[in-house]
Amino acid sequence: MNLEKLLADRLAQAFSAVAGGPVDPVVRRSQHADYQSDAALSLARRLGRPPRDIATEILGQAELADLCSAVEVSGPGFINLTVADPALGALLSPMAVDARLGVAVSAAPQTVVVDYSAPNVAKEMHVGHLRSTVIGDAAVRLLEWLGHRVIKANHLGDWGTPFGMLIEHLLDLGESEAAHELSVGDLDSFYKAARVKFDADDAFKERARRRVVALQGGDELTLRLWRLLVAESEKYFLTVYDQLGVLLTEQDFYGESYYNDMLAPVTDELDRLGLLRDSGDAACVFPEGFTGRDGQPLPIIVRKRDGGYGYGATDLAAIRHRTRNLGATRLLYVVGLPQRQHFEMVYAVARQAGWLSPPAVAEHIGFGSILGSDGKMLRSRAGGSIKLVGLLDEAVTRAAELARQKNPDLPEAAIADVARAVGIGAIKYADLSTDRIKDYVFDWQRMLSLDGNTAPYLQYAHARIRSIFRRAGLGQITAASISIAHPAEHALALELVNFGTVVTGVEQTLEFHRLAGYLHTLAATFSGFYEHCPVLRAEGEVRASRLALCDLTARILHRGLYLLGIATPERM
RNA sequence: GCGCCCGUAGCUCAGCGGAUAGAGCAGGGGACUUCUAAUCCCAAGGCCGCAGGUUCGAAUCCUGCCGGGCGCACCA
Repeated sequence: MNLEKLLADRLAQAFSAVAGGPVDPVVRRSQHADYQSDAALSLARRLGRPPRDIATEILGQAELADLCSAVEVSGPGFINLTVADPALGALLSPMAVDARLGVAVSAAPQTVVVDYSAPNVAKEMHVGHLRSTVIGDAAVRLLEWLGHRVIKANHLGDWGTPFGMLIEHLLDLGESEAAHELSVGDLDSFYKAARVKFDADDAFKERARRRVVALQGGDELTLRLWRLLVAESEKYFLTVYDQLGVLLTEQDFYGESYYNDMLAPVTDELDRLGLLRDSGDAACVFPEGFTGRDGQPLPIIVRKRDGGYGYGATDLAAIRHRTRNLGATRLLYVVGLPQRQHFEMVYAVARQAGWLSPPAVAEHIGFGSILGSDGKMLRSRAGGSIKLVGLLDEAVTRAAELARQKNPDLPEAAIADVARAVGIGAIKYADLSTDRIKDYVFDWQRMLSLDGNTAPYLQYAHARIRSIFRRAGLGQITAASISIAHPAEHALALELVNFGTVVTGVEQTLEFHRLAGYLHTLAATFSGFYEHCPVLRAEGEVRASRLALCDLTARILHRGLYLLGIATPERM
């Protein structure tokens, strides 16, 4: 049971009695006390009474004695609440022995499809894929932990016109040579070589065109070569996912080709519904409210003039499949902000077609760009895109140097693990700790800093706690009687009881920076506690209680970072 | 032209209608015979892009500007 709701419920009763109707007591954390309620101010006009009077009456009626050690009316009519230490102890003690840390699984579990990562076959993964993969992974982890049925959908770019040239290039190289090149992860040069030939050589271009036709026509040889390309690329992507430490597996590849068989039925259905219109040579749907450069209605191109299907058709087929066949009620698209309009249009059409109707909803989980220190899109010195694996390798290398430098006692054998956790964690945390809608500046120094809102700072707080338990020769706490006395314990306790509220908030908004911010505040508050409250040198019940506080803090840090996809080393 | 997103401390970012706008970094001053100082504490730093409006109350909501980024028909 979370404290904020407990306080709100008690106040709500008093408010509704005083106001003669339901009132949201607007309870929130306060600088002037532990919590404050602001509802008396907004009620003043409605009741025609001074807000302080209302607040005073509320305090007279509300049953808060068991929860609060002090309540007062303050300023123009704020109600300030100081939470009683015994109440904190009573909330925390069961939490400390609960495997779920007091966070219940959802009472209304949904089937959620998370569409994310989506690299292109035979192309290198670059920084552009980082945010989608990291944010999508966090969404999957958090929603799964809350008991939802989560379907990971890696919408691989595995179909379309580029495959004509890629397959022809594969043939030129010879299958075994091509497979070798792809398997060592040299996708960039493979793709670029194909591209160069395509642009420079008309004969090659013509072969590529014919190959596309063969591919779409289901030619066996062509399909076999296409599968080879896809399989080698998938193998490579999986190594990147492994290095990144995300949950995506070979079972989560639902590339564009997966929907091929559904495109004709989807098109027919759109036609039957009267939504499909001929526009020149293409078959289009025009959702209302979208206009283009020329002021004319903007289409989703379902079937192109060459008879092939547009990507809009694939996106529509995917929605129909996900709601109709998979029974999904929440469709998440973790895709960059530039594609916002496209997805809004797709959703609009899907709603018109009846494939996306309540309770099912689709949400575009958009995100900004990663910028370099110059404030422009992050690029390599040569101006090209930066290989994701290169970035990850550098993170681990930098973290290893840091670990050696900062903790000379750390055995060399442990450094690799720590470097991986810290390096990869730093990159992910930098991504998840700021509002995802905004661009952010990629900065090694900052993300690997041991101070501030960074992964290493949180990991350090966790490692410190684990160190206490190592030193004490203790494992996990199995029984806890937490009693709060010291102000630093009080401050820590207030953060600890808040975990569930934060997690269920992020369940709705998928604003992971709020979870990150919470974890940072928790770690910082723990540091204060650590400075002021000896644990192992305390005695008896105080020692046991503080150990339980430490254990609970460590487990929330561990769980919270896990939900963000970040590892927590035992020592660092 | 239409649409979307962003403008908060020197820098990087929080702040989801409420009290004196908060962190971290950088710069200044302190704290290691003590559970990891990879830490902590103190001081300093702000016409919240600008102008109106709504409200008892606006960084937050609305409108209009200014500045930056992005999208707008057969690539995804």
